[in-house]
Amino acid sequence: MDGCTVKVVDADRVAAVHERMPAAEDLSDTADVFGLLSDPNRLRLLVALLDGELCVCDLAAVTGQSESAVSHALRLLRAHRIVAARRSGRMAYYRLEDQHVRLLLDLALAHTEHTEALHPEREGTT
Amino acid sequence: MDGCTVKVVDADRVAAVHERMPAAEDLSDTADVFGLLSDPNRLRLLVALLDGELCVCDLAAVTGQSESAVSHALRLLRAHRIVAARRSGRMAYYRLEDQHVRLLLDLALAHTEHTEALHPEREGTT
DNA sequence: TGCTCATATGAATAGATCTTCAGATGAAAG
DNA sequence: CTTTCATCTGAAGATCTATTCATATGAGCA
Repeated sequence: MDGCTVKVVDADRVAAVHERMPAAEDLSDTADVFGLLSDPNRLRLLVALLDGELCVCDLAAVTGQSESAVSHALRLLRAHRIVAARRSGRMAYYRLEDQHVRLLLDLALAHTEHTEALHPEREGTT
Repeated sequence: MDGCTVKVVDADRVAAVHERMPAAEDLSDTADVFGLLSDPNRLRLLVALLDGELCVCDLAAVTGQSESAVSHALRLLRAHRIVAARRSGRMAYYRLEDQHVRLLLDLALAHTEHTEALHPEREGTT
């Protein structure tokens, strides 16, 4: 268990890296955000919201999920303040609220869009 | 299930968003990458590798995990070509190989470092 | 008032994921 | 050749996560 806790190879490097290591809280928080983006269906929802707000119904249509699944996913995203809801009558319009997540999405999607060489799986033409 | 597939509220928006929607494979791929970043311990490993290569032993020391856990995590990251290993004798030195992931890490960490009020806890009470 | 529709929620089931333990591999040292 | 050491691996168990079904809420409509 502590076998390697003692036998450190590059002590200086270890010390330096340890100092630079962000707080556990920050790491946990970051992992959390990534976790919210780690589901294809949630990703679909967020991508759909990149353009502007949409109601639950339309989100379900666009992402091909059941309304219940969408509602559950939105609840999660809402709890983490990544999306926000606007109510109008019995409709709920959701929008992407977290600009940081927007950046992550843009970056990630921009990358995967022209990185087909790494994954010679298939081409997705809509 | 198809209840909402028919009753679309904003048909134009839905059509437009649907066209912009990346291919399922791209989304799956992206979600995959985010998934790899969604674990605090894996995050620790990757952050540790931002500075340069480290052996498994030192990675375990820096991140406070068992060597076995580290090895498992590295195996996963290696399988996704996010890290790469260099062998020297019985030691294995790992480095961060995926520059895209480096970008995501930098962006994410830069954000969380000066965003302290981001602890969403829970919202719903019954 | 009672009905319908959009959304929200809870419970439950199925599937994925992490950590640990025990042992395997393969390089160096004696 | 045998031992030691760093790393790797597989299996098992505990924990999370996602989707579905059934139902609740609450706004608009007749």
